[in-house]
Amino acid sequence: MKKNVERHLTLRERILETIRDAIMSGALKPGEKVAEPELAARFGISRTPIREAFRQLESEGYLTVIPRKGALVASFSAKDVEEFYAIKSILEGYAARKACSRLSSREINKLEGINEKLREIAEEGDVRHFFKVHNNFHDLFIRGADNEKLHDMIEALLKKFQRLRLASLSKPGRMLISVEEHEKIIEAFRSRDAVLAEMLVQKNAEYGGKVLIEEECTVASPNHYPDTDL
Amino acid sequence: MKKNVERHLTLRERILETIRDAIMSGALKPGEKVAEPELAARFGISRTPIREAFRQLESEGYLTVIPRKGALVASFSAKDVEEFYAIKSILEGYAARKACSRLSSREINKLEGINEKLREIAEEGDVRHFFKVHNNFHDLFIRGADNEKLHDMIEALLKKFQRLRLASLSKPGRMLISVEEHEKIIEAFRSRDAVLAEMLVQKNAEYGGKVLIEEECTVASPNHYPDTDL
DNA sequence: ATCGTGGATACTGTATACAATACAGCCGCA
DNA sequence: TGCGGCTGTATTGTATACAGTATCCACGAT
Repeated sequence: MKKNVERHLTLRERILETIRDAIMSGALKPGEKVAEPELAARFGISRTPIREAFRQLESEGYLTVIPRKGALVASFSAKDVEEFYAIKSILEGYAARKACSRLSSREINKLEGINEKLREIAEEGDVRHFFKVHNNFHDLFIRGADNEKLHDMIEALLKKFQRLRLASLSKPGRMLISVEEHEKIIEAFRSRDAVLAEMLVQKNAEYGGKVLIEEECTVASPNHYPDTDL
Repeated sequence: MKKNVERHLTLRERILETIRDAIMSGALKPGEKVAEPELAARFGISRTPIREAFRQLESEGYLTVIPRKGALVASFSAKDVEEFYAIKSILEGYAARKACSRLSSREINKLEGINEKLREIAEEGDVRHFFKVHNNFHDLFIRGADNEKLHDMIEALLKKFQRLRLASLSKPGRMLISVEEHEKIIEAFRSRDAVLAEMLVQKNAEYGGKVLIEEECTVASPNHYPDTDL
């Protein structure tokens, strides 16, 4: 049945995912040129679906297209990183504030459960797994703000900077710190302290950014993680 | 020489603007179907550039594309409006807070000048002109936050909901109220009171939304469709 | 040797042709 | 009369062909 759904996926949609994943995973490196004929040949399809995917990737900020020259994988500067974390901080902070009064205690318990799991994973040291579950944690309370547009915006933003966030979490000790911070956030949710929750989430985001900006050079270099679908 | 630059605009880019304008101006109404062959015939070009523009418009949220069925002009629900103004409020508020310490007194004077002009236009009652200059006002202090990504996000958001904001400003008395609020915001900038500036800008945005939502629920739904076409 | 010019090449931009699918309308049947 | 299936048409999805332009390299002039 799932196959049926896949049958209805257009080539463009599949290629879009493929290229986006390649960019996020680092298989396509920032600044690198992406040529249509090459991709077309590689995937055994025509240029048409690829071109259409390019347009979408351009809008999403993954590609920089120069007319009559071609497409380059977008690369971030230190300022981009700074700006990204600033925005993430405000948006997630707001989501936390709103969610504070809306989350059911069952949902808060679920957050607690996720964080328990995160602690285990952190001790094992599996960054990629941690990252995945970590995203579930944030997703849960962001949905709690009951603002779909906000959720989509944050999701798109995070996706685009996925590699950066992974790098941030990879810093030694970062995972456990994250777990501790989550603990405090959950506590704030439980006591329905919206202002505190907002503040904690903001600090959490800012800290993630600060860690990265200090080691700006590592950020710029292509990552060395194997390709998997996160 | 300017001609040269224009010659380098691709068909896709021009069509993109054209369709986007048509949607924003209401020439293409929310929910309406947009057929590729029709547009191709109307503009005397092939479907290719149109399809590519569609992909971009889809990413930007102007179109809803259903595979193998076609493209519909996106329409907003009451919840969309609510969510939009909530996000606008946080982002602009943050921008104001940041801008507060960065704006030069010359820039603050410029804001004052723009607001003077707005007062004149408000008294004349030219809503569209007011809207244009009004945008300059906001643009100026948002740039003052020195966060380009934030600026781009706000700009994209505002553009998408342009018609709504125009409707909001068209409410009787709204323009003058806006001028008064700007006055207070300028005052906050002058005294470098970041918290106040943030609060005022947030209230300003929220008020703009409230005006619309009230109208929408009471007046503007003779057709009780969930989606309004404002 | 360096710079400029010219052409070859490869890529992007656009048009058109073809394939697959959705939809409407019609016909036949109960 | 109402329902179901079929067929024709229109529209979307994909491939291919063609045109225009940028890039690279070789060659010749200064």
